[in-house]
Formats: sequence, C-alpha cells, structure tokens
Amino acid sequence: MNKDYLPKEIAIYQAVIELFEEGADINNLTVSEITARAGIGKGTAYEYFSGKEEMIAKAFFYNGEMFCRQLYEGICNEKTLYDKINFVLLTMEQQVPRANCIFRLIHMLSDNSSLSSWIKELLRKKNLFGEAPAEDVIRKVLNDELNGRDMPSEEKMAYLVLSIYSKVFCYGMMLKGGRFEQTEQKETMRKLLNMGICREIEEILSMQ
Amino acid sequence: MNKDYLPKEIAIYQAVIELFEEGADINNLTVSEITARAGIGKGTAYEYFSGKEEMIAKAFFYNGEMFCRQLYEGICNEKTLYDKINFVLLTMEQQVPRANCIFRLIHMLSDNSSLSSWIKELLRKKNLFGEAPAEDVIRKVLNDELNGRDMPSEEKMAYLVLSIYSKVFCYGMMLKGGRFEQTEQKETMRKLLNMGICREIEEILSMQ
Amino acid sequence: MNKDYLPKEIAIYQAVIELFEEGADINNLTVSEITARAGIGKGTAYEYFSGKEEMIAKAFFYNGEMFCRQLYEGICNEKTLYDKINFVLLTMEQQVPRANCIFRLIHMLSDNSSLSSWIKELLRKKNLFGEAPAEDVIRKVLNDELNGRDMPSEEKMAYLVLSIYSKVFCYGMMLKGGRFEQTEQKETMRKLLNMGICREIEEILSMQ
Amino acid sequence: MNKDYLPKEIAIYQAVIELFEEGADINNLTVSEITARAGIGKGTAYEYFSGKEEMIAKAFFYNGEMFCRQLYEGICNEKTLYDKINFVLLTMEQQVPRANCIFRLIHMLSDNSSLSSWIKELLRKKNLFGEAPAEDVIRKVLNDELNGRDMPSEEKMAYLVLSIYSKVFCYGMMLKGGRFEQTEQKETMRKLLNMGICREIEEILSMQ
DNA sequence: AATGAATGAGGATTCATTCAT
DNA sequence: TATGAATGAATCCTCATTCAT
Repeated sequence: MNKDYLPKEIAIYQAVIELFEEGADINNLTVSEITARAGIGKGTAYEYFSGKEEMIAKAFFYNGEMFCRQLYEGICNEKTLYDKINFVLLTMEQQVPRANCIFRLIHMLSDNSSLSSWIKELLRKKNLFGEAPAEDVIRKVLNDELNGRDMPSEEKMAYLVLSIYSKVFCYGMMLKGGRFEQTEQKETMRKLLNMGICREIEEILSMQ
Repeated sequence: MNKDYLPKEIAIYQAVIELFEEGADINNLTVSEITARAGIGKGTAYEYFSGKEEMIAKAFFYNGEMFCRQLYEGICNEKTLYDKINFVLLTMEQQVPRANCIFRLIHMLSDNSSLSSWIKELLRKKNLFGEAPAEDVIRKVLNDELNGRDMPSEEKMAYLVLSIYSKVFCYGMMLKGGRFEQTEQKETMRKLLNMGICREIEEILSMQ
Repeated sequence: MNKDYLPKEIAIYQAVIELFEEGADINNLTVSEITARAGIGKGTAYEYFSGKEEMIAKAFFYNGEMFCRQLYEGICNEKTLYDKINFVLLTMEQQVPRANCIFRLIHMLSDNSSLSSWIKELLRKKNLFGEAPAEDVIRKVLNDELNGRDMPSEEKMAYLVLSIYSKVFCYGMMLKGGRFEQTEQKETMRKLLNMGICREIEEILSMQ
Repeated sequence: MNKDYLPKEIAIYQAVIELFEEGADINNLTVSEITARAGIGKGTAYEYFSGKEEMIAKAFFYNGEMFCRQLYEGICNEKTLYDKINFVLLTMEQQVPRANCIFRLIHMLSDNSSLSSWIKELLRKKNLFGEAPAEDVIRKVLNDELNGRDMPSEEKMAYLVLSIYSKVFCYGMMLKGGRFEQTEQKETMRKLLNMGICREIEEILSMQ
C-alpha cells in the first residue's frame, strides 16, 4: 500500500492533515507551515509536488483513502447490517477529527476551487467519481445483505445508496456542528438512524 | 424586507453571488472584482463592511435568507406533504445555481475559515444555529402535518428532521455533482425520495 | 513630450537608469531596489507596469529616446558635417555614463532575453526597427549634406550609414572599455575618425 | 590545444554554447539545464567550476578562442588583404549562430554583470584586453600587409584597427538583426565594406 | 458619502549550492 | 570521483486596506 508513497510525500500529507485537524483553514495554509510541520525543507516539497494545491489535495485524498480502507475493514468484521451501520456511526462519533477531513474532502468537491479540480482529477485516475468511494462501500454492504434475495432495480439501489449515504453523512455533519452533545442523545439518534436505514432497506427490497 | 438593507449593500451581495454562480472560487474572490461587478468604488465597500470576509459571508447569508423565504412561500402554496416535498426537490432541480449557493453556505459552516465564523455569528444573531434555517422550515412543515395528532418526542422529531434534511440536501449535492443526468432518472429518484420521506414520517408518528 | 509619461512612470525610469549608471547589473536588479530608489511603494509600480521586465525595458527605451532627441538637437546646432560628427563623438566622451545606457540598450536587442522582446516590441510600436533610431539620425544628417547633389543608390546609402554608425558606436564602446585614457589620445582618435567618415562620404558620393 | 581542457569541462562548455544557440537567455540559464545537457551530474560541475558564472563565462571564452583560432587559420590561407577580409565577412554570414556567441561575448564585456568580471579576468590572464583578441588578429593581418612599407604611427594603427573592427563587428550585428535578408544585398554590402576597408588602409598608409 | 491611487505585508516558487553516499 | 536529493535564501507579485481628495 504505502509502497506507493515516498516517505517525504507522506510527511507532507500528515502535516497537512494535522494542521487541518488543529483548526487551520486549508485556504490559508502556507507552504512554510506545511513543510515546517513535515520537518522538511521548503524547496524539497517542490521536488515531490508541483505546488501547494497538489500537496493539499493529495493529502486529503490520501487521508480519505486510508480512512475508507479502515472503515471498510471494520465493517467487514461485523456480521449483521445493523452492526455494520452502527460501527460506521460510532466511528464517526469517536473520530470526529478524522471524519472532519472526510467531510472537508467532500465539500471540496463542490467548491469552485482549484483544490476541487485536483480532487476530481485524482478520483478520475482511480476510476472513481464524486462521492463514489463512500457509495462503493455502501453498495458492497448492500450486496452482502442481498445475498440470496432478488436484486432490486438499479433505480432502487441508487435510491437506497443515497438514502443511507445521506443519513450517515448528515449525522456526521451535525456531530461536527456540535449538535447531540450528550452521550444519550447520540445513542438515541444512532439507534433511530440505524433502525430507519434497516427498515427502509427491508421496505425497498420487499417492493415487488 | 429589503428595508433592512441599503442599496449598496445589496449591490455587493448580488455581485458576490453572481461571481460565485459564474464559477468563481470564493476563496480567491478579490475586493476589486466584487466592487467592480457591484458598480461601486472599492473604498465605498469599506463604508458598509469591515472587510472582504464580511462582504462574502453576509452575501451568502442574505442569499440564503431570500432563498429560504421563497422556498417557504412556495411550500405554503402546496396542500399535501407529498406536494410540498416535491416542490422543494423540483425547485432544486430547476434552480441548480441558486441551490449551489445554499450548499456552499452549508459547507462554509464546517470550514475552519473565517467565513465560517462570520456565518456562525450571523446565525447566532438571528437565534439560529447550524443548519437551523432549513431545519426550521422542515419543523414547520412537520407541525402542519401533525395537526390534530399526537406530538412525537423531541428525539423523534429531531430524527425526522435529520432524515428529511439529509435526503433533500444530499439529493441536491448529487444533482450538482452531475448525477441523474436524464430527466426520467431525476423523476424516479424524486418519487422514491418523496415516498421514502412520507413513509418514514408515518412510521415514526405511528410508533407509540 | 513628457505629457505622454506619468510622474510615477518617470520616477521608475529614472530609478532604473540611476541604478544602472551606478553599476548595477540589470539582470539582478530587484523590484524593491527600483521602487525604493524611485521613492514609491512596491505595489504602486505594478499599477503602471505589468512586471519588472516592462519597467526596465521601458526605462532604457525612454532614456534612449531622450538621449537621441538631445543628440539630434545638438547636431542641428552645428553647421558642417565635420562639426556635427565631432559633436556626437565629444558628447560620447563627455557623457560616458549616459552613452553606456544607449550601448546597453543596443546590446539588449541582441540578447535572447525577455528584455530584448520588450525593446523590440517598443520599437515596433514606434515603427522603428533595430538600430533604426540611430540610423534615422545618420540618414537625416546625410540628407542635409546631400542637398543639391546627386542622391546615391540605396545600397550606397545603407553602406554609408553602416560605416558611420559602426565607427561612432565602436568608438563609444572602446571609451567605455577604458581605452584611450589620455585626453590627447581621444582627440587624435576623434580627428582620425571624423576625417575618415568625411573622406568616405566624399568618396562614395563621387562614385558615379 | 584541448589537452588544456578536461573532457567534462568541455562538455559543460559545449552545453552552454548549444543552449545559447538554441535561444536560451544566458541570464536565465540554470545549472540543472547545463549539466543535464552536458550529460553529467549537477554536483560534478562543482568539482570543475566554482559556480554557475564561471561555467558560463569560461564557456563563452573557450568558444571565442576556438572561433578566433579557426578564423585566423582561414585568414592565413588567403593571399590578398581583400580576400582575407572577404573570408571574415563571409564566415560571419555563413555561421550566424557561431558569430552570435562572439557578439554575446563582446556585449558581456560591457555589462555590469558578474559574467563581465569573469571574462575580464580571463582576458587579463591571457594578457589580453577588451576586444583585444579580435584586435590581435587585425593587427597581424595589417602587419602582413605592411611588409616592406613604412610602419604608420601607433595612433594611425589604432585608428585602422578600430575602423576595420567596427565595420566587421557592426556588419555582423546587423546580419544578426535580420537586415540584408537577400543574398544580393549581402554581397553588395560585403563588397562595399571590403572596398572601404582597403581604401582606408591605403589612404592611411599613404599619409606621410 | 464616495472614490481609487498608493501601499507593503505576506506567500509561492525558483534555483545555486552543498554534502552524504 | 561522481552524484542528485535536500535546502532555504532570495524575489516577484498580489491584494486587502487606507486615506487624501
């Protein structure tokens, strides 16, 4: 995996992510800050990247890849659909800063910024599109669940994916926004969301 | 309404929104561009705003208010819940650029940028929080629907709001991302989303 | 004349020329140095010029124009051809630093530098080419001399111009290079050059 | 000859000259470009030269030496003064790129650049001054011509050298500048120049 | 109140040079 | 001896903000 990435490259990625998690605004991040944090010379960064934009875009992309991979591995360890979804929601609750990076990445995609172009380019290179990496995970989970049952139409699948994605994503956004501060609130909401998702899957699948 | 806003103030707001809709990146918008588009002198803008950030934040906030107001008026003209939701989804399909401004506003809230602080400050001044303006609308619609029925617990209300909000928001995001290109695709998705929302409301309300 | 030039523009031109005359290498001149010397803000320079190159190229061009104009006025005050040429050679002896700017300008034209492109562009805008401004002056002087005599062929005229230009130019170059240090040396050389030029004109004109 | 130069040294010289002939601006030449073209490592160049300036200055100096040597050999093969001069003018016409390097070298001498200092230093080491290498050749040719006649005064010799040098040099400059595009134009000019030079030599020598 | 010329702090980027291998 | 990865000083240029008019 990481064989694909050179050490200095990763140092830059981590520096960017750390700075972001510490509250920096990516649009005001400076190359000096990044390289100082990464512990390398300013000029060195330019041996690996064409410019600041590439550093930041790739950093978020890299981080997104790692996060999705971990998430997917965690999901695979769970048996039931309910537990899988619960794992995802819990992970988001527990790893708010890491999740924020993902949200920022998704937001970036709908910026008109040049970071947006970079991210889209990176997704294209991996044959992925837009929210696709998350969508991919959801589709895999749904396919596992469908095992032995009738495959619903593509429209219904797309709807299910959107429905699940939207709930998970917006729950995460609201967590970040500081809603649901108390633990019980989160727990209740998590259960309602999970039940809602499971119920909807059943309903869609039972439509003939 | 607009009595609250001075003409030059509005000129700035419109300039910012126009530039954004034409593809400008808000983080690279310059005061020169904004005032040139607004047709006023650069110095004049500083008579009305403390700085660039305030101009942009308030422009998006103003635009969001106007959009929500229009949306709410449209909703009020519809009778059934299904039609109300359909109206919202259709509006988003038909007014992608305007909707984008709203999405950008929502994204801004989870930036670490100073624009984010400004928006939060503005929301606070209006006693609103986070996604609250949208949430407000949803709550009003739900309350209309609940008329004469048992009020569900606050947790369930919060869940319903999140569920509805998330579907509408993420549908809009995907529209912007270029998914659902064909008209029939959009129509099918719109119906499925609307049915899903209505079904869920019924289910939550029927839980004792 | 100077109505064509704004005060800050001239301030930049003079700063560049002064710095050059003080021994600065134009390729290592910095915008900071130039604007500091001109007594204006760094940013201000960019209100008048697209970049450093334009500042320097236009400065030398402006200086060249002024020098040629003065030279031409001086020439017009002299009666005989001999006195005219003597005036030019003397001027070069007495105003070595100013003359250097002209030489540098001429050298610039055969650089592959971007300054070269700028200068060529400026000459083109004035419908002049290459060494043409100097050539122009020489042609005017020759025409005065020819008054009432047969006009030689264009080839011969071109040759005369080249011959006169080359002697004057290379004498200037050698002066700059520190040759002919003693006053008598200069005087002898000046006389020989002047006689050579006059003799050659006579010879060419007397060829049938 | 080349025993004086190490292979890597020559590789650098040729790289610099090639890049210049291909249109590079010497002031924007980078060490990377030079060493890449020379086919040696960047660090290696620093084993042979103290820095970039030395590389470029010595490259032009080396090239100048080679060119002058070849030119002188060619001149020696010609019998009459007219043919010798014709050979020089023809060589310049036919080898414009090579000649350009010489002109650039001469221009460099009147720069205030550090390259200028290097060139001057190199000339000093060879007991030569300024335009001296070219002057040397001219003096030799003149001495051959004077064989058996009265030696003119040093002033007159200096004048003759300047006169010849200036015509040849400025003709080359104009060739480079794109004047005299047609073959016949060049031929006519060459003849006029050559005749002018020969005539002047005769006149100076016949002055008692 | 309205303006826009002037400003200079700030930051991205380049590239000559070094030095560990 | 040969190398090229790493460095950071140096410099161009942008643009938010001010202030004299």
